[in-house]
Amino acid sequence: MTVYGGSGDPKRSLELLWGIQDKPRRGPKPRFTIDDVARTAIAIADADGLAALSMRRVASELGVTAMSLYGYVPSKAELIDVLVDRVVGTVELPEHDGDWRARLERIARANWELSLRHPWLLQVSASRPVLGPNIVAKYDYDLRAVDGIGLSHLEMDLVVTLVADYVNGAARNAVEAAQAREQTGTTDDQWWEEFAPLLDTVFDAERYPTAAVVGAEAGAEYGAASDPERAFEFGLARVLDGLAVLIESKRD
Amino acid sequence: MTVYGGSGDPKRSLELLWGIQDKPRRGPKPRFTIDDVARTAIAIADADGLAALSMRRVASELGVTAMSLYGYVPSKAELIDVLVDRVVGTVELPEHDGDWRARLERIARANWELSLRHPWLLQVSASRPVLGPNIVAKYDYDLRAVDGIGLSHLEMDLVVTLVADYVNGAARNAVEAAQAREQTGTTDDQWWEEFAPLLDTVFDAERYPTAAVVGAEAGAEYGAASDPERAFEFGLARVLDGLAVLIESKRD
DNA sequence: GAAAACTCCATACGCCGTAGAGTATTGTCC
DNA sequence: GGACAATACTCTACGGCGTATGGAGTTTTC
Repeated sequence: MTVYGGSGDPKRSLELLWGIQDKPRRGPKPRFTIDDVARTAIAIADADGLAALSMRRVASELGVTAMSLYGYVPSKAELIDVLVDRVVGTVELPEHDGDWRARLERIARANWELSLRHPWLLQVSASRPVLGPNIVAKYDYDLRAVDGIGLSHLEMDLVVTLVADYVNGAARNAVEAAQAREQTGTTDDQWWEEFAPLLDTVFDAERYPTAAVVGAEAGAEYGAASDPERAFEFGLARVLDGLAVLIESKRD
Repeated sequence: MTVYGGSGDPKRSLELLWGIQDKPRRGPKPRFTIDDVARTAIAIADADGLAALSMRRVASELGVTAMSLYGYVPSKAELIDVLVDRVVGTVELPEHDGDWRARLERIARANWELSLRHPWLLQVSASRPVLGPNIVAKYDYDLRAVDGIGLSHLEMDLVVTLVADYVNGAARNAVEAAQAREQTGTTDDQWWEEFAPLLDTVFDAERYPTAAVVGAEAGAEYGAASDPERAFEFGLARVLDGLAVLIESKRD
């Protein structure tokens, strides 16, 4: 239930992310690498959510006290910055082929799956973009998907942003639905069955006839209050249709 | 930096949200109403962020101890459920006029502004939809914007979801940019000036030529790393274009 | 008036991020 | 090889968090 946002000192984060090291070191050898710390932290967040990701927890899984982590990372915020870049780095970036639409669709699906694989990702709010190596690589890759099809550089940026924004918005619903299923241990059907009569006692179908009929029909069709994956498929097709309007108008 | 998600016991939340009261009460009169508590909590979250919203803080602003809040609300999670419904209730729902596109555009802009007015809203993850009276009213209102234009009930739901999802995704960026400005006290220009040389030392423009040129051009044009409002305008137009393709195909 | 129901408070527990000081280990220089 | 400085890690502690528990005081019902 409790969740975090990243964004520590950007300068320090940058150094961490790009692995800038200072001088030969004099004291005892560090017991781990930053990678070890990051890997452990990601495993915790994946398994038990961002709320479970505490310095003490990471440290204890590494067999060490909480304070010793502060030799690797200036604070928890920078650690989270590192985590984000690391998981973004797990997205495969195969050579582009197909037309722009196929490319953007593949990117959208990859983003979608990334968010589902790391449900905590969308809960990290990066107040300023943390430009880690993997995020930069992905930005470049995404841009190249729409290069050379008549868009200005600015439009390329806007297009890539649009796709990413939509996927993030849609993925939130999927992530939350999945988490609800896990946390409460009830399936969508069970929850709906338990909840519906309660809602009936309170919801005035005559006052909101449209919501009543659409909600009921959607609920029956989805077998739940919503079907995030179906919504994603529908929305993605519309977004790409909308981009097609723009891109085809440039073709002339 | 620390942030919360809502979703307590749905049954209890529902009762709270719809103001179901039990029996005449026997003991001393409560000092406040749930509205008082909610209003105070919203003020705190608006002013200082969701991280600053603690039971102790709300209580102390009401001149009371933290534990006394638990007479009004079973836990913090349910309180947040209430807050969400309350702020959704501040969105104006004027009689629909214009065509579907004008209606959806107005809805999108209203959602956008709601998120900017209450920057914590997008950080609350509603694991299951919390169907408060205001959320239901808005769902009905949004659906009516696309009623009678040839869409099936399911499609109406999907369309409304698409618009909401996109706006949420885009608004996140705007909210985070605004928060970064506040928290760090630096303008976008200042931050960019300070950050750019650092990034140059690390970023290999030859390896990522597309990102380099597009990023530079966009940065110059925006006067910042991004321009969330411009991105929103661009994306919204595309989304509506995409919906037009669908809707016009139904007209026949 | 007695008893029940209720509001609110005081205390406490186990978490959290992290500041500060101390200890042990390692590399560098004479 | 020995002294010294830098480093990795530990221990302790502080002020925060959500909230369980139990008790004090107030109001309504019988």
